[in-house]
Amino acid sequence: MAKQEDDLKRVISHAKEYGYVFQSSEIYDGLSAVYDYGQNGIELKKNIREYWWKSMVQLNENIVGLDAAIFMHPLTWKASGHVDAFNDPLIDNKDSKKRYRADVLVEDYVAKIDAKIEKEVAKAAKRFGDAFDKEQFLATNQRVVDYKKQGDAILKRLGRSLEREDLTDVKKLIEELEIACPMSGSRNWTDVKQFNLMFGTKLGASADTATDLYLRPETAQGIFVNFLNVQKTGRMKIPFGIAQTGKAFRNEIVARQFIFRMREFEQMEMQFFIKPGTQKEWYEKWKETRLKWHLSLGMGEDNYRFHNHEKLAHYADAAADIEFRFPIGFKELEGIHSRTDFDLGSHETYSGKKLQYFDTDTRESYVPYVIETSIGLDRMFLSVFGHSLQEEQLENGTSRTVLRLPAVLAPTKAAVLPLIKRDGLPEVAKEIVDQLKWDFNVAYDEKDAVGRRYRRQDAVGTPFCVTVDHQTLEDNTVTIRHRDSMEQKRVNRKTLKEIIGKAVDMREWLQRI
RNA sequence: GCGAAAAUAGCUCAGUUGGUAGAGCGCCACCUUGCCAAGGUGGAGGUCGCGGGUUCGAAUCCCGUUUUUCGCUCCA
Repeated sequence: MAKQEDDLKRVISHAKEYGYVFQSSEIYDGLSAVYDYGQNGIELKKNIREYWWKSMVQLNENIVGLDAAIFMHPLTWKASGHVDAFNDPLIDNKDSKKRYRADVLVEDYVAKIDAKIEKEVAKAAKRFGDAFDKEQFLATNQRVVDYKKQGDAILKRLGRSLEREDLTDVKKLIEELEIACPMSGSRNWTDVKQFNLMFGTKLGASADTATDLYLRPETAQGIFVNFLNVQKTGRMKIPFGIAQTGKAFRNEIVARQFIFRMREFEQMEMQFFIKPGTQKEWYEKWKETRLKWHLSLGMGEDNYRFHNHEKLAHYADAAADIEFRFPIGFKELEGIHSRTDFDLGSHETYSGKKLQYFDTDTRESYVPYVIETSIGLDRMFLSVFGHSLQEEQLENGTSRTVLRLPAVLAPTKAAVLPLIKRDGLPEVAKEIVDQLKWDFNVAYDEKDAVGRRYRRQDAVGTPFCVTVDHQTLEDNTVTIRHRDSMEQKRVNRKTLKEIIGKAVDMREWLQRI
């Protein structure tokens, strides 16, 4: 555990020191769980996004892109279930310091009453043997009928109070039922507080005419509400997908662990529309496809695993996460969900518009089913960055810090270094920079001993160092040094574009698996 | 949100019982060297997270607050 803490700390400070991630508004003491990407971070993040976009949109003729607005009509979140599901009434026990969902506490209490009923039923069944009629027993046994009444009354009152957002009554209910903390047995409760996980804001400049809005808590709904627009204008035939990257916002109760869980984060997701009944096969297909995408980066098969959800969200009939071994342990990186027709169906209900697809083969209209793949870009960033940061022991007894980013994702592809900063070497090096910069992000550095410059580039993750020496002046050759092996080869400077290009080309990487 | 720990230079940290802030690395300039970091000289950079209090005097003691990490909780 202590090691994990240290690992994450090392990642955080390296990310800061080398211009990858800064805390937001740091000069004002920062803002909790909000981070900014620095000059190198933006490049890495952009490269990850492009790597994803290329594999999803550009390489699949039946998947197209979309960029929906962050603001959406308020009914969207009613239809998606977020207004209900993202509102949790929470209560703390003052003695045990445990936090519970108030409605769950009450529901558990009712479950205990149900258990009592079951016990009575079992007892009676034993007593009456074959002659036992369960239905009749439930309807006539006074004790059981009372239990049932009691349970129903409690749930009804809970439902009504939640509906009216009468949290005082929820607390009163808990007190009246003498519900104790399952951990400590204490009945010393705080008031019930409502936590809304969505950020609210206003549309309209004047306060009295403004509309209440939410910042989107997920990007998916932007795709669902545009389903017909894209399908019609793009003449899309099922199965087809719509992909999108963009910011989403959640007012997490606990947002921590660096950029793993932020209040403002970026999702990369794709909704794949299919014929009802085929969801099982497409779900498996996308699980496999997405895992392959991750593996193509070469960060080790052992560092990934699937986690199948036992408890499913309200919209899903199957769900799995791709988990990655982060510095803080195995954690969710991407989710693949079979969302059924929940979203489109719900939007049909709330909007009153038909969101259906006419199948020309069967001459039938239906609401398509959906398979979703949804990956957190910031988490992906953390997985790549954290995994790449390594401390390496060298043969000569020293160590070096090296950021082994997959070359295809590295912010800077090559650094061009004059061996010394005179004898015309800097001029030649700058010439090479001017040639390469049209194709790649390249850096130039002439300060300090060349060995130290190599190490600096190792630490920011630059895969290649090109060194201009005296021999370059004679025969136009330079040395090219590989970050991971530290090996150098002498090559003609004209071949640099080809060598670097091959190493960082998305085609090469995406075709690996 | 509750509990615990932490916060001193860009980074890693020291700072004795309260007496006006230090090191190493990094950064900048110049010199030196010239293929795997740490030669020399000079320099910039900190109101010790912030705000109160105690005191003649607070980085140091007390209270509050912010941020971070961990545990609980939650996670579409």
